[in-house]
Amino acid sequence: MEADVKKMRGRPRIFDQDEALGKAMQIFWNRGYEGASIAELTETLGINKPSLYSAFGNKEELFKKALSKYAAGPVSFVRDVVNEPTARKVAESFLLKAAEFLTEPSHPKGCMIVQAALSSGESADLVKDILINYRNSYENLLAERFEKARLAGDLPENAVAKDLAKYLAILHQGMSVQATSGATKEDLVKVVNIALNVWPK
Amino acid sequence: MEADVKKMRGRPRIFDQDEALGKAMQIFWNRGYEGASIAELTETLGINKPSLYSAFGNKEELFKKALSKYAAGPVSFVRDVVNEPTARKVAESFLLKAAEFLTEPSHPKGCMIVQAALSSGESADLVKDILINYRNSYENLLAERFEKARLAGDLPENAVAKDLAKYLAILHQGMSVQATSGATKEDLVKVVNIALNVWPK
DNA sequence: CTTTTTTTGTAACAATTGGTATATTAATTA
DNA sequence: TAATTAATATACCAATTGTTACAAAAAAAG
Repeated sequence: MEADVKKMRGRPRIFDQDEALGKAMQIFWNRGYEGASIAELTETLGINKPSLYSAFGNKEELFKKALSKYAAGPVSFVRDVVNEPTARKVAESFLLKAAEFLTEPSHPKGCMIVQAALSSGESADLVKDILINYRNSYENLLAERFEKARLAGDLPENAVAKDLAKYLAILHQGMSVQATSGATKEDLVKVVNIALNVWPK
Repeated sequence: MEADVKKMRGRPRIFDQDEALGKAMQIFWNRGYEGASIAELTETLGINKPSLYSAFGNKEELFKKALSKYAAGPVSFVRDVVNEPTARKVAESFLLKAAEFLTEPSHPKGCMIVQAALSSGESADLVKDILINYRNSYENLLAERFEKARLAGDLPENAVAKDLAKYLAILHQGMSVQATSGATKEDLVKVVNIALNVWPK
């Protein structure tokens, strides 16, 4: 009963909203929040400013929507990784997938959540906090998984899940910086193998 | 023969140039290159624009000078660290001093060289490259030290100095992100202890 | 058709961006 | 004291920032 073909009144939108959001995501991804100008956004999306504002609200709203799309799409692997059977496999999978993702040639290098507003003017303070929350929630996801592993005897009794999670988060964030600076997947994988030596096999 | 007290002609500068540069450094440190506006700079330095421009050139020149001051001052510990007697001690000292420095309450959190222009508009492309070069040179410093250690039998023969150096660089850069996001020195030291487990004692 | 509704294109908005021209002030030199 | 030199303060510059008014255009509904 084709619910999504329901006819809309008024002049039809000339662009695909989700496709445009994808392009906006890419711009924020390699320019950051402040580094991406409305001018560059409208040019790349192929629409003009009023269309952008009526479709997405304002710059901050657009960023939040692009961020949601990013979290649901490109980096959804983080949520899968905790389903690996052992803590060791979780760590291994997380770091290897990160190394691959952060250097993927088909999209901007590095992680949008890590870099889109690290240091910026105060007009980006709110966005900065949003990104910090995202990073913390991913880190907590890992910490909870490791605590479960510890209680199940899959990690040494004296292991601290929270610290192990932060170790992985730090590696991920550092790799993101490296990827943006030209490091290749191979470069990062070598480091991942070193980093995993701290982990009980 | 007081060479530096030589009298200058013309109206004397009302502000201390080096002190002003220190304040500029702090602003770039937590705002980044693009995030720091000329208005904020002149206000904080307590001088007006023509004075700033005549003393430091332009924004980019001012940033470069602030960056030099940063490299010579706050992060000079990196250059000392390679003088530790063993590779293990180099790694240990580097990571512990980084954890402390990145969270020092007396100055901005995180590392200016890591974060001042990670993702930004194209007007910051040149600065971005300069920072990448700085990061690479620090990493190379460590790599050369570790290669020396390997040849001296202080590291396993099959160790790859370059990879070990990148491991430390990644940890440092990740810790910088964490410090900016609220991690404490204690948080980071715990991770450092985990990270050092990969290292032969 | 005409009306209604919504998007489009153009053109503007005030505020801020980095950067300067100009004139005044304050010191040294002659 | 007069001339020279350099830093100051004020005010401005064009360009860009994010955002919006307004009118024309394109669809559906009556």
